[in-house]
Amino acid sequence: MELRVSVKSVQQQAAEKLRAAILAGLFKPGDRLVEADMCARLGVSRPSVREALRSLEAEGLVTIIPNRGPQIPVLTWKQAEEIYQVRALLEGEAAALCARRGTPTQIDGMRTALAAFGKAVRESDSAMRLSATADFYNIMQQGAGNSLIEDLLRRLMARINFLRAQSMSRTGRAKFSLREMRAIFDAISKGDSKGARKAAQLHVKNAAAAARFIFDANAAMDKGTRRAG
Amino acid sequence: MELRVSVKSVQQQAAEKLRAAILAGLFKPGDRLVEADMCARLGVSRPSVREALRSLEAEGLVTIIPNRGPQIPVLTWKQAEEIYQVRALLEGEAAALCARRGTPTQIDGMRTALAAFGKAVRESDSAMRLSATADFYNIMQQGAGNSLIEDLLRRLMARINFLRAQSMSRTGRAKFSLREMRAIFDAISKGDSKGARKAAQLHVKNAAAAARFIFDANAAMDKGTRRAG
DNA sequence: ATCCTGGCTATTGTCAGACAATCTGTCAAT
DNA sequence: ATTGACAGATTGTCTGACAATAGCCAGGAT
Repeated sequence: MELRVSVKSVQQQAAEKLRAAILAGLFKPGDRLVEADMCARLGVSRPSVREALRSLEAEGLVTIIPNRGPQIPVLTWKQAEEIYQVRALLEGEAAALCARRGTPTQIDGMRTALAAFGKAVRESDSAMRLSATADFYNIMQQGAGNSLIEDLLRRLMARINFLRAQSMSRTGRAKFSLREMRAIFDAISKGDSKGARKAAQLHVKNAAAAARFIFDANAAMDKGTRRAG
Repeated sequence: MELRVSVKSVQQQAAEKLRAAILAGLFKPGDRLVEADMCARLGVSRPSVREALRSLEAEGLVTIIPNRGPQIPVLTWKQAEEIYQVRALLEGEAAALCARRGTPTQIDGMRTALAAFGKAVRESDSAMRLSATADFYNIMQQGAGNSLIEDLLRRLMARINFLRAQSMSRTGRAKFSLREMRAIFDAISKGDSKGARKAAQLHVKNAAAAARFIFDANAAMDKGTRRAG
């Protein structure tokens, strides 16, 4: 039983809330985060907000422009591509390591998560899809036994979150995704680290392609609204 | 010609100074960074220092323990090993990319840096050795054309800086290092991306082994002094 | 003698308030 | 159309203050 009370500082809580808000899409790329607003919304003082923002800045979740303040970064496609490239590298490594060192319990857990994902796809349950994906990858990364990779991936994912959310909801992508994840799982369960790396990298590559599609669509739309507005 | 004037905020300068101080070894792992001290040394107010420390915390250069304050993290070997593992992955990728996309100018630059490194080794000029190594890798990473990899590597290197500095000064390591870097260069100059990746990964693997040696030596010494003190 | 208890001190966590510096947009003037 | 000046908004930074907490040390109990 977990008895530890979480002794979280205000700054820490503020950072968490902001992070969650950004990931939830409450702020869109380009939006400014006015400090005074954040103080009011979070109910904390400006120093606390500023410290929280510095943390998020170092994570790449917000950009602080001198004398202009913090805002949600607007990624160029080049930046997003670089993130997908590194993500492929890291996830490939994680899959390979997991194939080599994953315990039976972990493999079982991934199997369960994969089944849940399949069910979610069939039933078009997007919330469950998200949680099953998260489970699958969390277990895989744990199986890899390298917490740094886990940490880096989490941060990179956060930065392309807005693209991911949209591409996943693209019709059909989920089904392909299921097939790709199954390929990763099969390789891992067979202890085939090379195959697992390949499968994971392919999965990310396809995700990147889907993201590219979304990115271009967004860019076209922005252009339209800019002309209209 | 660079005409931009750098309009650096106090916070930013404080972070840079602290970062430089840590990398220079002014603070050792385990040392506490008392805020008031930092204020006095940097000549800035506490809020600025705290913001700077938050940035460094997110970079992994300092650990902030609640109600205890910031201190230089003490790495376990497992953590250091994970960093070397990821570093091998990223540097391998950078080398492979550079082999594929590096321009003749960049290859030339690497050749020059390598020559300088060789000269530094022969003359036991450690300052020149450092700058030549930095040049070599900077050009290679630029040639890879993925600034995210560059950024991640810089941060990871910072975290194991204290190990690197010591292992490089280990007798003989520099010579091996030269041979390994030459192998990387040869593969890149031939456009052999696979070979470049392999060579780069081997180089990191050897660096990790040297670091391991230093780590154990330090651990043994710490134990000794603890018993003595 | 060892362990627990309580209090002291150093340090951090947080806030409020203040003011200068800087950016943005608007409007008049050339 | 470009320039210049002005007002409002926002950030950057500091000061001073106080509560909360951790670590240390002395003193008492078993």
